[in-house]
Amino acid sequence: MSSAESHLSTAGFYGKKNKRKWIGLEKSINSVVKKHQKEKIPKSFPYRILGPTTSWQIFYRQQEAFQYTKSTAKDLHVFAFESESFEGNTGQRLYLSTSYPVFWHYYSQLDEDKRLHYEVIPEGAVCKLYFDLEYDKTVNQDCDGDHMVAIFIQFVCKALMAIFNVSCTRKDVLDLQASTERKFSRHLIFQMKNAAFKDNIHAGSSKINDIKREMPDQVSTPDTPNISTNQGCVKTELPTEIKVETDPVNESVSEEKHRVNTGHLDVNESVSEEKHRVNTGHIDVNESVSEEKNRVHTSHIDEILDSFSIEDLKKLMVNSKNGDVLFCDTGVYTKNRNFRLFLSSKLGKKNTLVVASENEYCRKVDSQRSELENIFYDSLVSNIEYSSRMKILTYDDNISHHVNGLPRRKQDKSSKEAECIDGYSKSPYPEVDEFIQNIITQDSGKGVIRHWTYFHQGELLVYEIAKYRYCHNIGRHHRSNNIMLIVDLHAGVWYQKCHDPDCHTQNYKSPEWPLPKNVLPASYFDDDLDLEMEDDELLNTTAELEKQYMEKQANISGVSELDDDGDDDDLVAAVTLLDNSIQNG
DNA sequence: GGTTACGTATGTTCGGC
DNA sequence: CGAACATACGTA
Repeated sequence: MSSAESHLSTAGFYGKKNKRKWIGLEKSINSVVKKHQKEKIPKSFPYRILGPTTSWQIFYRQQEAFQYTKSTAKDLHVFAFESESFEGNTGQRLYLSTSYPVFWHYYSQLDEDKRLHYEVIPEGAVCKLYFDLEYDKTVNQDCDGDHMVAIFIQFVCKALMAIFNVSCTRKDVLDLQASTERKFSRHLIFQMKNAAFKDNIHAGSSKINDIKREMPDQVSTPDTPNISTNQGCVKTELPTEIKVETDPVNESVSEEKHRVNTGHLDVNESVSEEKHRVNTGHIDVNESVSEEKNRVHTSHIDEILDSFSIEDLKKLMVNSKNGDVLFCDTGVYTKNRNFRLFLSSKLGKKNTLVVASENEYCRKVDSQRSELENIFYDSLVSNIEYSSRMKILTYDDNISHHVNGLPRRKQDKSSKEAECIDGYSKSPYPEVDEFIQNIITQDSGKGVIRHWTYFHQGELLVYEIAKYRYCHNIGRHHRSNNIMLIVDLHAGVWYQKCHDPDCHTQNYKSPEWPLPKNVLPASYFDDDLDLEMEDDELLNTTAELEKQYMEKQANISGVSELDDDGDDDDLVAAVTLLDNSIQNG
């Protein structure tokens, strides 16, 4: 700018009349520049082809954030934060979609008082077991919080073992604290290596909580008005049973490795059970024969209770405005729950959530990352690392969970949507669409893609095909049953299955054929790709996804048109958004 | 231009008795 | 008249 000025003065260019105006403008610009120079400018996240998505999108509505997150089909997650500069200091929440590493990159550079962030635990997403333990110190001066936490963890660990056969000790529990003078506050995040809960509703309203609901009954005075509220109300009616969904492939993992072709697609008989359950809208464990062996009756819970002294259990009760309650907050298991992040505080407060001094959890060190970053990843309730032996824990009590009179089925449907996206025209991978389209139009075929479903978790694309029914099982076209083509983006292969009853009963899956490299997204090219899953683990997960797909199908077929209409709108919006983002590069 | 989800309280409809 | 569903509002 100075060199330009030396050639031509501002007055010369604009005329003398405007000189004053120009100088004023220059001054105000300079002051703005100075102001911004004062503020920290964060280092930007280095983009790498194989690295995480660098995308960082802020939304005013949670729904939009999820729409974007799902439609991009990448490693994105939704966070919420309280915006200071919005509508005064009301703590208006905004929603952010980005990947974990990118989030941490910027979040960790923020000043402490700017960290007002929450993890949004997505409805229907597999998650860790987590607890919010809190009480008002001023009315519970006799309580020894640390001791209570110790008892509580012991109790939960015993329950996990008794009910789910999951081994867990205090060393597996990330223990965070945000206590103040007034309030005792802890977050526990269980780092179970081979188990996770189906979703946060199961994690909370179910198992451990039900046991906890038992406790007040036994240890507190008869007048406990607080429990007469929601689903926990019928305390004498214990859940009839608790089930553990063990991955069907699990038991024969070593075998599976050696026969990829057949093993990959196995969908065992429990699928049809599942189907039925979903269709009828009852999550009725009694119908599920295949899980009989996993049944655990409530007598086990009693055993656990018996192994604890009433004295210890009593210590977990605290005074509150609702009377005597357990110091474990049962209100944190709602859908899309915002759960305060590690190192964040609430707007207007200064109690950041940090590792408690009593914490005994210690992750194996990942030297690539800082210690804090490692803790951050572990603290994320929905950050599940899949492993081959992963058990998905579920629990159904016999008390229906209907919200606003919505039927159970509706809830289930939306929870399925959280794990995948689907649509009718273009999938997130147009090149793959085109490839599939070519297959079903070769030899003057007239096939069309009737529908697609994408499973984020396993990078699996399922295409429903119409007007082209060639089945490799029978070596000709089916007369009346349609086929589906499945693309495994992770493995870079495709194969065929179909809806014919015969093929279906034998779980027929065609051989796999490699996808041409040019139809895969760029990030799949490199062999050095940072695989999160070993081959057998992927196998496992893919089978699980196919199972989910069958469930979803069953679900859709049993759902009224009205339900579908509403979802179509969402899908159209999602696809449109996606198309736009593709066009914009 | 802009939150979300849920409990409580209150209002409305409907069917049985 | 009560059960089931609908609407409004306050709270976190």
